[in-house]
Amino acid sequence: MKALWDLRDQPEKKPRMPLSVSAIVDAAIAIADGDGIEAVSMQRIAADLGFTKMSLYRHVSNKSELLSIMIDTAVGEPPDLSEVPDGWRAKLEEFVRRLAEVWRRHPWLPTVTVGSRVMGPREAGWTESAVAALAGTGLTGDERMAAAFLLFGHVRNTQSMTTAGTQAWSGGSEMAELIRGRADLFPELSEALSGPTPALDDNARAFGLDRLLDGLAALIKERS
Amino acid sequence: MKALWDLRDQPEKKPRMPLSVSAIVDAAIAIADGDGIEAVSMQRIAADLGFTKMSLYRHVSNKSELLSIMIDTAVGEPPDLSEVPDGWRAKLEEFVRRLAEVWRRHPWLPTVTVGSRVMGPREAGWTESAVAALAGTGLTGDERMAAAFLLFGHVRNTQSMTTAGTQAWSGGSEMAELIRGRADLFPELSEALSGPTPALDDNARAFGLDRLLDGLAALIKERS
DNA sequence: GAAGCAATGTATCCGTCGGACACTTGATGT
DNA sequence: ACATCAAGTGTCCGACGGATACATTGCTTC
Repeated sequence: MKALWDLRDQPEKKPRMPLSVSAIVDAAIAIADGDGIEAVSMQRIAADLGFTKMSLYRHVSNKSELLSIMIDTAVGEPPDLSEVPDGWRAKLEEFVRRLAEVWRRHPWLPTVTVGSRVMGPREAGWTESAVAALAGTGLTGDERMAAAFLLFGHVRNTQSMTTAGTQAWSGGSEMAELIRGRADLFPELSEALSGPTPALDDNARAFGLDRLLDGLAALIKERS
Repeated sequence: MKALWDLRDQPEKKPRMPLSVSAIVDAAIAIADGDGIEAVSMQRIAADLGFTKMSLYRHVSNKSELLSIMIDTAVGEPPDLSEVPDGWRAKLEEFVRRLAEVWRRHPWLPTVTVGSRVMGPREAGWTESAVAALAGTGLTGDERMAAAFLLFGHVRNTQSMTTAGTQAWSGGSEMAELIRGRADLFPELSEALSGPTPALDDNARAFGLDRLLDGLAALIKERS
């Protein structure tokens, strides 16, 4: 029957690449970047690649392993801050800039890199970069680690603000209206919202980072 | 047939309470507290209450609405910080203590209160409390809001550390071993980990808060 | 070149999830 | 006594992650 019309080789010969871990991971990252991490399912990845769902399991053992590889692939190479001049503060500002840039490209990263996990080597490399930027400041190892986590956390928080939008608060948003409508319950909040500045996101990001680095600077000065 | 053996009334007469929104929400919160937010399913809630899954939809329109109510119920009443003496810093420290306590009782709260949502009135009340604590400091409304978000973020970050464990880093953990095993790649990190202090969690929490409040203090002092 | 075999991909099944919809049941007002 | 109607039930659906058994392919070894 198939031979009858000689349709055998032509439609069968889709010259598809053999499946590979990196192809799977790249496809998964593309889906997460475009449609959010919750859109990443084994079926969706397989469909995008032109394979069946279970073929993926020949290359990754389960979805959480795939997610780990996705993370360590998406974070990319850690930044080299040794070339940034002007001391720890400039280095850390550059670190935050780079981290925010990567997380902006992959908005699912900050929400997925919480909790108890075994980090991949690249992710650990980012921590190494931040801790290294604080070498020679007189801070202890613990303090440098804590400062690094503080920076990660700050970027994570401000990122989820811009990505998913705690701009819910800014300007004429629904939240702002609700608050102003109940000014009796939220006197300070509605007064704060009535100010002239509408864009909360970038302000909050810069404000938080400045406060944080100021606090670090105070401690470092105290130590020297 | 049922009448045949007269089994009708006895097993039927479970004197169960009628279903209500608050009963559903309480059951859902109990499940989330005990088995994690991912264990909360409509079927599980219904089973715990002795009803069928679909009966829940008579009281809540869908799961995400239920989640919203769960959040605003679990956060509880916002703290009244007006009785805390000694100015903004003590107030904010108390605020963080209270928030951390609530989030410790409901470990799923910090992970679920991210992203774009319409807050409930109690959740907004917490923000009001923090903003109110900064009244009279000379900060603008925007700055007070940003500071409040900074505090929320800090608690969220440190909470997910203790709950899910970025104690992955501390002491003889798997991460610490991996890092020390590749000291060539992570020189600063492995040096920082070789210090005498094992317990990173509480240290990091207090360290971060102190830095943050120091940074705020510097700005407030500059304004006055 | 033919036979055998291991690797790779496929088809099918399972249990669980959120949710739609039509049904029964018991209380109530007239 | 009867119609109404809200509350709860049973059944179905598609999508999900994952297990298992089967088909296919290409490479090695006589």
